[in-house]
Amino acid sequence: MSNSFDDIPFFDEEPEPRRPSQPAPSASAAPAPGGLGIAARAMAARDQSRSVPDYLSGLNPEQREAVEALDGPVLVLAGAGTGKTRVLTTRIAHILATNRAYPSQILAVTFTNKAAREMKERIGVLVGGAVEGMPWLGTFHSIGVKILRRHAELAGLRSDFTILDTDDVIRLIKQLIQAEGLDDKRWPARQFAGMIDGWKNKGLTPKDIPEGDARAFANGKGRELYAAYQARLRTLNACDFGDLLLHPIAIFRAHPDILKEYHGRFRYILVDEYQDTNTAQYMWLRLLAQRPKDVPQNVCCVGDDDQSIYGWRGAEVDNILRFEKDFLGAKVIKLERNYRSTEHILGAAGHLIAHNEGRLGKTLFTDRVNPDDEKVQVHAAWDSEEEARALGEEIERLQRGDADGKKHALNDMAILVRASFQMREFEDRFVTLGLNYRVIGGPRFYERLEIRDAMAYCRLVCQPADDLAFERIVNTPKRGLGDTTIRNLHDYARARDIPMLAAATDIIETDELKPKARKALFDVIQSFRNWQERLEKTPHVELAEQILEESGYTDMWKNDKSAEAPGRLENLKELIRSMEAFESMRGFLEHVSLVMDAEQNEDLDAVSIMTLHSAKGLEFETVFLPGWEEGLFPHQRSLDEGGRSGLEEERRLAYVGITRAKRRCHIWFVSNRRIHGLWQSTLPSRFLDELPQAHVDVAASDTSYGGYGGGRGGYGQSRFDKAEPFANSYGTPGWKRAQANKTDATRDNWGSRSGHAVERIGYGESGPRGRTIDGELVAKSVADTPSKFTVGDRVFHIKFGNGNVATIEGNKLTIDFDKAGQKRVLDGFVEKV
DNA sequence: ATAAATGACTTTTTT
DNA sequence: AGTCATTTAT
Repeated sequence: MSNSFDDIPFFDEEPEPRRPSQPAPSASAAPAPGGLGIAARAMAARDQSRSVPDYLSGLNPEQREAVEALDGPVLVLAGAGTGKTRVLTTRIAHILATNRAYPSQILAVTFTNKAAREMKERIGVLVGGAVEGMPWLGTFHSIGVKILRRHAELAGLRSDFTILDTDDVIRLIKQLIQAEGLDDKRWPARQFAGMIDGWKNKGLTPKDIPEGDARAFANGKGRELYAAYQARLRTLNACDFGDLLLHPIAIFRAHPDILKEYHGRFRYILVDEYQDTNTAQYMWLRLLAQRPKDVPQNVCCVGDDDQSIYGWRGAEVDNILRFEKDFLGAKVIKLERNYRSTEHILGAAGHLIAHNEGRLGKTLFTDRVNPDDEKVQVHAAWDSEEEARALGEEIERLQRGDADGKKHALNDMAILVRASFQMREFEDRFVTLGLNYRVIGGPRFYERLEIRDAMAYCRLVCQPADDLAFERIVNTPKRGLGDTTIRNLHDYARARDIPMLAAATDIIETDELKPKARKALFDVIQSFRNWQERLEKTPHVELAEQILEESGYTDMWKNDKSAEAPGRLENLKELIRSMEAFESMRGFLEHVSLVMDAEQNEDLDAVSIMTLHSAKGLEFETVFLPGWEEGLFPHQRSLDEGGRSGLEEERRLAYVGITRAKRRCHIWFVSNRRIHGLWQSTLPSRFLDELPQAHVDVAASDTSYGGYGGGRGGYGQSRFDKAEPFANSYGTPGWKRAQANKTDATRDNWGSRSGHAVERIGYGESGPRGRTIDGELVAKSVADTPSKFTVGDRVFHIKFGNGNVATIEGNKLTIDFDKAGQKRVLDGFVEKV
């Protein structure tokens, strides 16, 4: 991906593009700009085979049709695992190979950076090189920025505008609410930020918002507040994420000539995950895609209505449902041949999703039927603790290979949960077991406090008008610039309508501040002047290091004795390291504001734990789906707030979950779960009832204890018709006692049943919360590789902080943590300090 | 300026 | 219930 906005030739001058209808030039045609020679190569390949180019030969007829239907609008309804990405990438390769457009004339939009990255890689593979020449392949937002940078002045901005993230936005709104004299507790900034986001998703500017919405917030000042927010953004020379789409939309509407330029440029438009587009994205896309009557609308949208799971954040499934009306003469192609999963998995998923109404209707199928294929397994557990325990055991069984003689890699397994609080129990269990795991989609790298602070320094150096950055770091590290000083400065700046950094420069000439504050502020300004001067001369990576050193920011963390401090320093180093890949600080800042994710290390063999939402688009050999209970999945709140459509979205989520599995899919439900701290007995999810008998096995009660016996057998027949067998054995009066009994039973049962060393779990008093895990753990095959640690090493763990290595067994360490007590952890999770 | 205390929150998340 | 952030009190 290009690293900064200014290195992209915009309407760079290329030879006059060939009309789509013209015959493709010969293989010796000049390579497209960017020097890839893609077309030439592909053409050569075609000449050799004389029939079908390589890249087309592996496609099934539907896929091939989707690739080759280049003229006019096309909607590809691609079910899970049907080769959607393949179609998109091959289509692009095909456009290039037939010389219908230069790489820079193709607009290809995805939702996430990850998807964009993957697409680039795959096109690269098809075409045999990096896809340097595709500047317009990216997310809605990254393309939005690119457009907006070119025409910023038409939106009242300068082209070096800053992109604010959620945190900045909330702080800004909080200031506005306070400035209005409103109580910021009664009217939380976070909530209003959410409302603005919702309006922007719908493409609404302050004047467009419904009266009811405007009234609902801040004593009816909603609209003014929204307008004030937009005005403030303009003075800050800043944008929020929504603006990256809304500003271009406004510009296109107000300046038909500009829109026309883009029409000329984008000969082919492709959109991934079309079912996830919101109204603003839809309007943006329509402006770009709709052409005068006589010009073909070469737009191709790919999506799956059954995988629309983002309605709650503004996605409009309707966009995909009405594609044919928006683009007359659209060709609709369904991809239903699945290349991922077994027939049982497809059968289960298909039967489930058939309970939804208002689908476009697809049925996935596969030819690859194997009598050994395992059916979808449904397991019952007593409570979430046992669920985690049994699931962990199942994972170890697969890992050892005693299920089917094959040893399974942890990388091929995933646990997909409905809500992130469910993860914790699995994490705890896996730490105890010494099982590698990896949590996907947790807190993001660039959202960490120290990273945001560091970024604020860089932002302010590049963009002195960035008041949010200024306020963030002016007193970080502590410089004796307290609230009073800042308030003073703030008022001074507002009164004169100048940025705070400029105000600071002025104010130190006056005697408005106390001498101490004045001196401190003077030093800050000097530093920033210094850094700004170096901005053009010093390489940006070096400069960033200098900034963090000279500002005292790194020292601040070095002097901090909390458990997180070493990790934070490490993150700062990582930040500096990641800057190396960019040409300039500006380019880097742009990247960060758009790409909030950081790579995970793929080397470690580990089970993935993530939410169902973040699992979309991924696939695993084995998928575990815990927590299929009414109230959790489908989630109560979805039902309460979304009614039937809420339920349907939950069902699609279940569908997404099942279809992630290639070979094995294990679903779990428990009878008791702690919700908001209270134990509640729960009913199995209605989705279990909606699975077809033919493709599902209800596992024998391999996990029942203490009179909790018998296969449930509950699904299939509706459990709503008969008494819940366990409900009354578990009333409120004595639940605590029941809990205690159960814990004992579980321990014994589990220890003896697994045939391993017995785990003794002691509840000691040494740890800060009074709980320590002490004793022998389940025997588990441990590679006898020499550890890089030795007893007594000082180590750091991201969760438990610093500690000393007490014992080593293979890759498992027992560590005495300073704060968290003694824990057993994998060496992959700690670092020497 | 730091520690203690209060109180809000508790579905999903990208950009 | 437990966490986490923000505020209040020292």
